[in-house]
Amino acid sequence: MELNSGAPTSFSRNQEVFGEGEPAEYFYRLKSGCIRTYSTFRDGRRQVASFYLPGEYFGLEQEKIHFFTAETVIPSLVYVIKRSALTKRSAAGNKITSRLLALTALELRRTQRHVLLLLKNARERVGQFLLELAEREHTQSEIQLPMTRQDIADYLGLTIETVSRVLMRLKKATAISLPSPRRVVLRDRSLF
Amino acid sequence: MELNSGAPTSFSRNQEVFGEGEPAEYFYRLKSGCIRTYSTFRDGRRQVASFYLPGEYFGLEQEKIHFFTAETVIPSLVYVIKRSALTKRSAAGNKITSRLLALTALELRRTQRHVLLLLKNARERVGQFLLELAEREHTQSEIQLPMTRQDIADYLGLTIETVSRVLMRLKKATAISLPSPRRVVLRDRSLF
DNA sequence: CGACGCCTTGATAAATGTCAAACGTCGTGG
DNA sequence: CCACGACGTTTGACATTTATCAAGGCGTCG
Repeated sequence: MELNSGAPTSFSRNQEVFGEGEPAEYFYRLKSGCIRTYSTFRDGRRQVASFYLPGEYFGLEQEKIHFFTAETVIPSLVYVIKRSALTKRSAAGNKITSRLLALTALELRRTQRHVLLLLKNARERVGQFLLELAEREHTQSEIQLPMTRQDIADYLGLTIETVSRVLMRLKKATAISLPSPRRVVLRDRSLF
Repeated sequence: MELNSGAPTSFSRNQEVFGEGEPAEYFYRLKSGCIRTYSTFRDGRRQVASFYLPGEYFGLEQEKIHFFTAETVIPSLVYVIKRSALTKRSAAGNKITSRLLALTALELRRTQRHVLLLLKNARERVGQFLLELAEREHTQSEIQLPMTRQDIADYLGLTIETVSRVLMRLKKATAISLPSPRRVVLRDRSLF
């Protein structure tokens, strides 16, 4: 069961879909493109909480306001779903609540994996990031990276230089090849 | 609405409540004591995912098996709630699903805050940990630490030595005082 | 009172961050 | 189709933070 209906909304690159602290009146489902959610600290550092790929839901809040900001990484099409349309007490209400519970539990599991990732060293973080992306893009070995090194760094809790160095080291070790900075071919996963 | 009913089960210190990979047939609610959930890496490192205090729910899984291990930190009383008793399709089913959704969303929000915490430096991690614990223990200024330095370190992604050093530095800066290693008095939160 | 577990402290090492500069890539316009 | 420019990425030298290893102290509970 998918919750979206109607026409998707179009967003250009780096455009805000919703902002931290704004009222959370909608849920969202990505049709195409890529989304990042993040939070910014007082000192300007940014933590990317998640990336979302086509087919995935984001902005699922039970609270009244958004905890993160959501932006497009590249031009994207987004289904916008009114929360109030889903909370009706009806025969369908139970089913929809169950669906929301399943989606929230999925988000929780992903966030738990993210916590585990942040404990590891730089090589493991980058390696697991690539593996996860490959799985979610449904590709065997070649990954398209929609996001910049800065986005990846802010997701993994590293600096852009460290991310770059790890990728270059993985390349030298023939674990991956980099036809271009935004394309990664996984060659030997045992070296991650 | 609370989901537990009947008598709580008693657990001694460092006793396992459920194990990673085991079938998730129950939900749990802590009556007294303290629980930690964690996962262990191949190399033996341990990541503590969460601590739970009296009144809080844990082990809420939608999947069939547990993702983490749960253990008591100190002797504890735990309400054990059969999942299958909650999933009945009934008039109450809708309410219970809504309650589970709210609890799962709360767990997600805590995990998201944990991710943000892991990006900060050692002082900020320890400081925020103390503040959060004070809030959850419903105390103004004096915190009881049920857990060891090792538990705290494994939760914050630090070593036991670093946690100890940060606490000593906070003490020297009069941000806190330590009547004993397991009791912390918050004296000046602006110094965190 | 003694012993064990837990915590603190110190010296040194390793990983990652910071700062700076050069290099590539890709899109744009001539 | 080629040249240019901007943005993004890579690379290097050095600084900082935290981990590691080792030893000593102190609390708590028999």
